Amino acid sequence: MSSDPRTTRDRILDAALQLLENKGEKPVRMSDIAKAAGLSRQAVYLNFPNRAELLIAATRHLDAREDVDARLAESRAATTGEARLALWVRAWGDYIPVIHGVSRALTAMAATDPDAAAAWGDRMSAVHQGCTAAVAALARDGRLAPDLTEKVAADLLFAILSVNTWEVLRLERGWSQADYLSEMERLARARLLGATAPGANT
Amino acid sequence: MSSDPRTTRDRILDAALQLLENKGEKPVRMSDIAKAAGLSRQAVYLNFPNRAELLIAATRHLDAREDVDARLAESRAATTGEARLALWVRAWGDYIPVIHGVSRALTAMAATDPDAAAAWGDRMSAVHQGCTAAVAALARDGRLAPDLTEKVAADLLFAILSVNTWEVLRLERGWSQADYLSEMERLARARLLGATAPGANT
DNA sequence: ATTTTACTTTACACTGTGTAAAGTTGACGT
DNA sequence: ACGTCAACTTTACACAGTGTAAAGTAAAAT
Repeated sequence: MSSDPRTTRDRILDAALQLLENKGEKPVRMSDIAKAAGLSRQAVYLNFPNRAELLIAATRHLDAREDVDARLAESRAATTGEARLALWVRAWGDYIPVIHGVSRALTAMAATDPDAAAAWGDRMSAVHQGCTAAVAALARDGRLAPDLTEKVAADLLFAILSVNTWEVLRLERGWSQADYLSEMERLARARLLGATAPGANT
Repeated sequence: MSSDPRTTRDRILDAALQLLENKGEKPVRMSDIAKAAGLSRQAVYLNFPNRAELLIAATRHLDAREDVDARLAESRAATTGEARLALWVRAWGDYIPVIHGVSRALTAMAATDPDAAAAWGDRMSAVHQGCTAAVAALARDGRLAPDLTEKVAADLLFAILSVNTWEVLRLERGWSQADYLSEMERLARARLLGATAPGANT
């Protein structure tokens, strides 16, 4: 009992994440989380004011555990815009399966709970920034398709890389993660990259 | 009162659709629908066994009212694969705003109700068939990108044309419908079309 | 005139969230 | 050893929303 070094709060969050990740087709209830954490339902409410805040905390907990910042920052190391785009697509694309469970719960919650909506909005805003940065790197190299503004290109990349697109291709259409990644990269390149001009790069 | 030629069932469905369409951020309850239809909540349950069936019926009602089949069949008139792709993207892309409200309610319901999930799955299956047909027309013209199978191309097109992508670009990112349509067409063309070969078309 | 149809009204069971309050238990300080 | 404090448990209940049940009503159909 006392051999578990985690705080009660962390045990609750870990339990919640495990339930959300584990093929959980059925909605995860507060009592399910409590049971999985080996606590009474009330004990969960002693640690989190409500379900929305628990899910939000779970997302942050997961982000910390998986070091999302480090993962997403990887693409910044790229020297060319093209390489940066590829790394960005793969970094985020490989993180989607990790957050998929909590993402579903949080977006479902967002329909009724403004806090949940705001929390998910923050997440997505960070991803959009990553898209904007990748597009900016392309533009800096003069490799952005000439018929695209950076704004439109970033929005398109963001839409392509939505969790929903991952769900559709990976879960409904049965694609492998490897296929998903390479096809997303090809799709992004096909639309975002301009033709390689002979005398480009000023 | 008796001046309304619609059946009670239709009045309920119309009321439900209006509530779902009307910027309804808040979830639409059975009692809301009853009130909007000018009926008691019980009367709604006399016409539909449960909320899921009502939403499913509302979707079909809307499809009939808007003649979705005719809209989506329009693209079949195209002579070239390229034209067919363009018409298909626009036909479905212009239908998304129409079904958006009911779509949100139905997909939210799908998380807990298998019938709702199946009904939405049917819808999407029809859309996927449209994508498959458009891709097949491209392939017939020898215009499909050589690094794509018809299956992968159809899945990609289907993913691009998801309701979620429309929501992201149109509602979150603030795109106009015209921008959405033209950019989706450009995106699809950029990835799906092969280079125009001089001596193509056998 | 009575039956049927299409309702209304009232009431209640059920699920899941969230609140409230009293009771238990072990660790910790004095 | 004693009290107290924190971290729980247990029990109970309010509330919303769905769905069920049953009795009542009023107009239309037969």
